[in-house]
Amino acid sequence: MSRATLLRMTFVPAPRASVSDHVFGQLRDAIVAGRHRPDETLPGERELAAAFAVNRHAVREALRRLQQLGLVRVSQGGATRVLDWRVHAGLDLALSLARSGDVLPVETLVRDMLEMRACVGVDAARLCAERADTDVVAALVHAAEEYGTLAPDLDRMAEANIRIWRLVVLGSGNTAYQLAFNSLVAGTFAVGDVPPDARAAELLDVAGHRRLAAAVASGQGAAAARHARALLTAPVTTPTTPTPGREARA
Amino acid sequence: MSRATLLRMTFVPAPRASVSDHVFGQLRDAIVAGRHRPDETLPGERELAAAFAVNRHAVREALRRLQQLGLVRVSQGGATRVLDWRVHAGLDLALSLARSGDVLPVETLVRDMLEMRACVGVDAARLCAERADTDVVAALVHAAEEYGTLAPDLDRMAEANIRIWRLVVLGSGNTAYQLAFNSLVAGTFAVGDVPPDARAAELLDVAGHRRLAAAVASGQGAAAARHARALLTAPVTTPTTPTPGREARA
DNA sequence: GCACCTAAACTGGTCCAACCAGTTGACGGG
DNA sequence: CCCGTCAACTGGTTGGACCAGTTTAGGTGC
Repeated sequence: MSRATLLRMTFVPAPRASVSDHVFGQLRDAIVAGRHRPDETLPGERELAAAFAVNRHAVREALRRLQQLGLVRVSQGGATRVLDWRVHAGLDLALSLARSGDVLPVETLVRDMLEMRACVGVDAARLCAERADTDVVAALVHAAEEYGTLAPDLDRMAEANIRIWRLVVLGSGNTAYQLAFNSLVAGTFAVGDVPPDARAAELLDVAGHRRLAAAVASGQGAAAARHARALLTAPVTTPTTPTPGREARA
Repeated sequence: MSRATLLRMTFVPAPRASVSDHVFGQLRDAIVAGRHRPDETLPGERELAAAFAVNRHAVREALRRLQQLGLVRVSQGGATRVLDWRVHAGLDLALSLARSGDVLPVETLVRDMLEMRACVGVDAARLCAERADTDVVAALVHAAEEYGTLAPDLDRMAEANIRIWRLVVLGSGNTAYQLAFNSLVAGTFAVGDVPPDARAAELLDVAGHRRLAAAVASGQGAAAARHARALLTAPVTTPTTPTPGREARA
């Protein structure tokens, strides 16, 4: 473990958020928390700039990002309106929410993401077995073998685990799965390494991962799905005890 | 049908994309299409501004959106680097891709999104049956009843269908499912109303939707999942013949 | 009195020009 | 050869001006 990593366990990197990041975060939290109701008109850009004591351009950049996230709808000439994020926001909002902390209860959010990971992972495993490239299959088998060598080191196993599943979703040939997987990985990552104890059983099941890889390699979709389910549903059924909620990362 | 709607079947609304929208779209397509490789440094903001013949602020707004989407990583002082969207982009990119048209093969993208819809929808139905609020259940039952009255009008049925599934994911209590559902709906919407023929069987199966609602209402998770699967997997197994690809919408 | 049309007062969109704040790399002294 | 220094990048921020739509209040005609 590097000296920097060691230190990071004690200290927290200084949050160097840019001005527009700050505005973005404030507005996002205000909207998600419901302090701005859907269909409500947001204050004008000039007014917001004055309120945040920043230049109007910074506000505009923040608003663009909110628009990209599906939290607001801006229209030239008319006012900027707040959208109902439960209807218009995409999965990327989950990442943003996880970063921001306690706007939404973190433990529920983690449970939801793990649930979705299980759901998508199982189907991705099935598809991967059915239509994966030989290169991807080879890489997966190799990754599963290497996975065992990391044996008791949970941190490194977690990383290797992500590599394995990334190969699975890649092999599934489903771009939507791949993108959703990215959202989920980034989300659980941002929330602070998930409950390690709840996932320990899953991570330490080296044989289970090998079985999954073998099933994919032999093209047995149903078996692959079964092994994937065995690995992924454990942390969901086991009630999670979330970590204190570490600070967000870059 | 309104006169405007009638006309829209012949003509296409003039694309009034803002300057930064234009820059955003160009850069996004260039990155997704691979014209800018991952880890490559993007030209400087001033240079891009000159190339697009726009102001630097417009470029900055576009870059912010790209960053939000996970396509680039910008760092003060250093250059803006292109990220591997297959690793760093979230599900929201699917929407953006669908809008932009033929950067990625549209038919594959639609298939992927339908596949994911099936996967998530089935599990959401199960969870909805297990832990849905009584209000949501009532609304779902009502929506399923109303659904039948729209009988042969596929357009209105498609809308009502979205309402039904929105209630299901809402009732599942899983925020991630809800957000992913939004991404998928917006994505398939943007690509131009999906293949109507492939979904016709699903949409016209009024009894199937009623069965789903009934299973949810009686709290039978397994049955709800089964009925959901029956509804959702049909369009996936049936090869899709995508529509010519209508223009993107606002 | 009511419907309509115009115009001023909003809104966001774009541009210019300057300067601040980090990063990078080349250059020169140790 | 290594290392500190500084100049030349990079993105970040600011101010102000003006353009381009939308909204609304007010006036005009019926």
